[in-house]
Amino acid sequence: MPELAEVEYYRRLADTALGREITKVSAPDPWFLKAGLTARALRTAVVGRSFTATRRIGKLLLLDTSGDGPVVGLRFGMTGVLLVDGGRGVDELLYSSMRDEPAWDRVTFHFAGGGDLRVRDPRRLGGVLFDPDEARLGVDAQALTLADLRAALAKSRAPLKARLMDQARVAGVGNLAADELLWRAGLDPAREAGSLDAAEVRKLHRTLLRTFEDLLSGGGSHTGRLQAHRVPGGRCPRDGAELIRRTIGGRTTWSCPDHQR
DNA sequence: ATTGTGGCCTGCCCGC
DNA sequence: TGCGGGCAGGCCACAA
Repeated sequence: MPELAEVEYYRRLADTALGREITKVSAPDPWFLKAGLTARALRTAVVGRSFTATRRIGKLLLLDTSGDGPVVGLRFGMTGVLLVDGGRGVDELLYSSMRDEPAWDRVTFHFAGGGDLRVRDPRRLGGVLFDPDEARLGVDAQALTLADLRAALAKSRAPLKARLMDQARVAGVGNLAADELLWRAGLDPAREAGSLDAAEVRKLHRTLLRTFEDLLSGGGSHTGRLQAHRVPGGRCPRDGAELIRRTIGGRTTWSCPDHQR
């Protein structure tokens, strides 16, 4: 599913759509337009403008528009794909279909000259929003400092994994990345977030930055070393112990009972 | 405020 | 071969 790495690929792809005049907008699915946005309002606000910059905070892709136009926020849920001029932002997306099915195009910005930028989302868990409240999101995981992480975990009695996935604290950590980085850091996802000592927080911080670097350079969230083993009967690639499956923070969680403490 | 739970969405996979 | 049930998880509403 699109986590930080995939949305970063989408952002880079969206860069190729900058500076092109938007001539038409197709938004056939009202459900996909969030926070009261309508197809009419979307059209009125962006037709005649162009995208001027792409930004990303966690899993939220932000497209600035020219003049005094709105910031267009794109969310991809777990199955959303970005396409520009028919080309995809990613080649593989776990849990989503890669079928070429135009009926799944939930919003399309058509450009002068014939190209377009579209969000294709079979499951409709993503969405489009105007001027999203960027302050609601925590620091992007890729830019997270040790002090940020310390502050995000301090005094919390919530499970470590749930805290890491709280987008208001740290933006961009999804379920797969959370399992991967806690496995690498040797930390039990169910630990109380506030129970980590200083050395553990430092290690988690180093591991977090390194993990996102690896997932990004490796080609996406599905390229983690734990990924292939997150299945019934799967064994820890580090020590061979049978992985355990739990629900933590409402999410399916795989971890090693031996080295994750 | 913090933490936990349930529901939304629907393609896909499994077992019968 | 078709069918039905369960599953996946990002996000949000809501409860305690």
